[in-house]
Amino acid sequence: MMSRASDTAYRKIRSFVLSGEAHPGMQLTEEQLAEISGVSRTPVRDAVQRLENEMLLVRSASKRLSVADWSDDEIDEMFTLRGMLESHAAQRAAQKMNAGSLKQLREINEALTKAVDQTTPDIATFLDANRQFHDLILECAQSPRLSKLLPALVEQPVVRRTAHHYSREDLMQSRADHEELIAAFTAKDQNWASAVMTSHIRRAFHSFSVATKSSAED
Amino acid sequence: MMSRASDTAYRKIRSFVLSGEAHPGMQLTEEQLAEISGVSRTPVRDAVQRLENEMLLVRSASKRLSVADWSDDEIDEMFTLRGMLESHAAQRAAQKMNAGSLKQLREINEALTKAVDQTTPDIATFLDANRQFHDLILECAQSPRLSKLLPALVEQPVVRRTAHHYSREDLMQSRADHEELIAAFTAKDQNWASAVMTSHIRRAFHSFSVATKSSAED
DNA sequence: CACCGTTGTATTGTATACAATTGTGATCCG
DNA sequence: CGGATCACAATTGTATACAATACAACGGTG
Repeated sequence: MMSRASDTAYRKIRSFVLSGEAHPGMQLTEEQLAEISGVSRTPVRDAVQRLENEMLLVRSASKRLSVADWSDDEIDEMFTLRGMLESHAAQRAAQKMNAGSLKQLREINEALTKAVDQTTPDIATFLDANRQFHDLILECAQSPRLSKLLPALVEQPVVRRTAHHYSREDLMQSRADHEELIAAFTAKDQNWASAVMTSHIRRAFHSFSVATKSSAED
Repeated sequence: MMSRASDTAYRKIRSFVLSGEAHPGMQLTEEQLAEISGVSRTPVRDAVQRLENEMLLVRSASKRLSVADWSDDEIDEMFTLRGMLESHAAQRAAQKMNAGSLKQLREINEALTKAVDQTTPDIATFLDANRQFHDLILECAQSPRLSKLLPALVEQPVVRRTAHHYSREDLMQSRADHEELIAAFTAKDQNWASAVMTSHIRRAFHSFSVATKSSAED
């Protein structure tokens, strides 16, 4: 269990950044964040260091804090790295997967399907189920190191902003990818699992690209 | 530049761990580390969080600190991940490499050659030049995210302990790998660079495996 | 004698005060 | 008017005191 204050600070600051309330490049002070979080600067500094690792916050040469502002190249790179690591996780998971986890994966993807399979898709539920699905795979990969590395590749900031741009087709395709992943896991086929994951992540990137491009045209 | 106290704490604790003075699994307290570092607990906690990211230190469920103790599987996994990420770095570097950096790489590998090319190889100099070589490639890859990720895959703890086991052949092969990397960079051949890096890292792993295995037999 | 709570102690977590550093703006001189 | 310099304001860094939590030893009770 995380320490109370430093954890709430982490969550509050994180949602402050991800909600878009804080725009990229915006300067911050530790004291500001302490007020927002309702705790003192000590746990805030703890939380800030974590967020620096996720590169949601950056420190200038003179230690000033600001909200990260990613270039197109950096976003591409993030998806690439995430693709590499998640594929590797899928590969390991395929090897170590057991019946219980497999069952859980199916249940999660059923929930995800329900969220998508309505007249107006429930994006929040979709995103949550999607995260659960990937987290469970990561857990099955049984690699503490991967588990440490992957959270530093947060796609949330871009995903959250663009999720409502996703077409129903994109969401259905995600669902289908997950189904195929489950099939690969069932067959314990590492290469299959890895390949599906690679295209799954890469597709997400292109959906994102199209979404931002079109929103830029607004 | 990092803050003075928290940085010295980081370096002192790190070397305390890497020197082997602190054996794997050993329990630590923040106060102990504060004494060792000669600073108060506040900057120590800063340093500890960094070292946790590098997984040199771990916290139990109840926040107790201890020196990490890696299983064989985890070490294998670390080399695998490092291989993936460094290959990717090499690929990007091949694309973005310029004449100045190439010249530097050649110079570094000359220094490395000198260190190896004597009756009794100078391991310390070799390791230092080797690190410089890889760091420069990482810099040329121009990916802040990779630069953030790779330090979390420290091979130092195992390398330092086993470096003196490395045979002259291993060292010469490393030198040759670097030469081939330079050739790939000169040709701006991304696939070549990436492939050479993959085998370079993987070879290092097997040299390490053999070295530890034989030292276990002592 | 085993088991479970209770109390005391060790350790980590948080707040606050202060030190060091950095940014800023006014003033003085050229 | 332009630029350097100094003073002060804002911000980050560190130490210390205290609060909360986890651990261990002890003693009671079934």
